[in-house]
Amino acid sequence: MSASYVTQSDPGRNFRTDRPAPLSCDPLVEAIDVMGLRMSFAKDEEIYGQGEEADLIYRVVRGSVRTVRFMADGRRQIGGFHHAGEIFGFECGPEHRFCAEALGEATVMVLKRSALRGLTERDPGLERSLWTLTVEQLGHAQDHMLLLARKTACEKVSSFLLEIADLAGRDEVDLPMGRQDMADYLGLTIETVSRMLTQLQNSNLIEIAHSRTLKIRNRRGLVDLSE
Amino acid sequence: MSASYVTQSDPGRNFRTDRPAPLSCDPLVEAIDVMGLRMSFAKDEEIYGQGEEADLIYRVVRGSVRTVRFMADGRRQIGGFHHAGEIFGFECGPEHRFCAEALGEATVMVLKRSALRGLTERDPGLERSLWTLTVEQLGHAQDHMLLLARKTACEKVSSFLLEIADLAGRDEVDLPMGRQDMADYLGLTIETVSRMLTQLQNSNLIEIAHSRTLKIRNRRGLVDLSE
DNA sequence: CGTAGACTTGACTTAACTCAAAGATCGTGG
DNA sequence: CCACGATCTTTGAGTTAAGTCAAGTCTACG
Repeated sequence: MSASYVTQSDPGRNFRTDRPAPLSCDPLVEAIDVMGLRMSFAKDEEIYGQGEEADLIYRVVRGSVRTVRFMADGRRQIGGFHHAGEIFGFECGPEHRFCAEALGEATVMVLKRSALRGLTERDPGLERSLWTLTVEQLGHAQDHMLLLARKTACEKVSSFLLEIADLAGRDEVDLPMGRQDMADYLGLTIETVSRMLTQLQNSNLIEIAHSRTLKIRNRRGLVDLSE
Repeated sequence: MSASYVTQSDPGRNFRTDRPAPLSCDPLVEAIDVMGLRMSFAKDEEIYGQGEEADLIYRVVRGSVRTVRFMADGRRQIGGFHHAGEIFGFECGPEHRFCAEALGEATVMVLKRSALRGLTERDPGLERSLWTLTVEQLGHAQDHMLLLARKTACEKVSSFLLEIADLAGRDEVDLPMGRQDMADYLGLTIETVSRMLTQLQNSNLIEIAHSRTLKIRNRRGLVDLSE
């Protein structure tokens, strides 16, 4: 892991994000980018651990991040993925309930929450930003509960591909995660994920170039399958 | 559905809650109780609908409430239950993603969000309360995702019984919901829920008096089963 | 190249679902 | 207060979607 301080005058700052920041006018994003510490992580490296004190807040600059949770016997669950531009790590109370890991090479900005607390008094919009983010996360969690509880394997995989494609903004997608991560996100096994993908390909709904690169050929059909 | 205004001077106000309000010192609870409209609902009556504008905020005074969501083909998912004292209905953005229904006879206090917005400027603790609530809901949603994605039917039912008992604060529980609601909350069918309950009873972990009344006989054992 | 890890495919198993019917329980009106 | 029907719950028998286990195949990288 490598780190370097970034100041407001850093001339390259605005060019390091892979895609336009969705909330770039947001005071929270501003605060993290200006006051934060820049850190890079290797593939699968831990950004923070389950049970650790949650006194930092993060923003993905490059690459993607997963939040993971384990049960005592090793069963694994992925809470979500965070892509370039997104803020994460503010989920809950005093300590993290998930750990966060880099999906591939990833760079994030890190800011102490205590630093935010000072700003909060001057800028009440900052608190509102944090709340809005939490509400968005909650909305996503609610959608995901429906998926986990009531969708079939085929519907889960279809929904997932659409989610990824919508985020990327196009129908040709480079998956930043492997089959195991997809499976643990969708509550399935790698084998089932793999089978559903080939099934979708055989139905001419998608085309898999390499295992990590695929194209949606029939979005309408995928949407129908995802319910 | 019946409604009546409650003013701060309503002498009976503090005696209508079934259990001590967990957040009674909270400014948000204060605001809802003082400024809110009191409404009563019959069993299964809708409190708000899926897709409706979300401009109200609610607090359960008596009884329990479920939030429900349907897929196009009728598959049903329960997002959560809210019991006496709890605040709900603030989940998301402009419109409700779930509908809320009374589990049995239920009374709730209802307050316009616009009324809160005015107070917010005078009392910044109010915004913080809303955020804290959202964070708590998110935490619950994350636990529930793990349950839905990775737990077995037996673990799901055990976890559920413990959740209910912890809320009630004792090991003798009156379930406010039927088997269908439990099933739709846990991502199972009624038959499976019923089978797991009899299985837990046969293992002497619980005792089912009537289908809605049960006692935890071996909490330790239940905890082990819930992972 | 050759090896390690990731992905796919096939054969078989199983946990949970479906369908069906029998018991409980509840509410209602005679 | 009891009888009746409606609804909810339990139980049984059979089915199935997804899981497990075990080869293979592909890919990337040293």
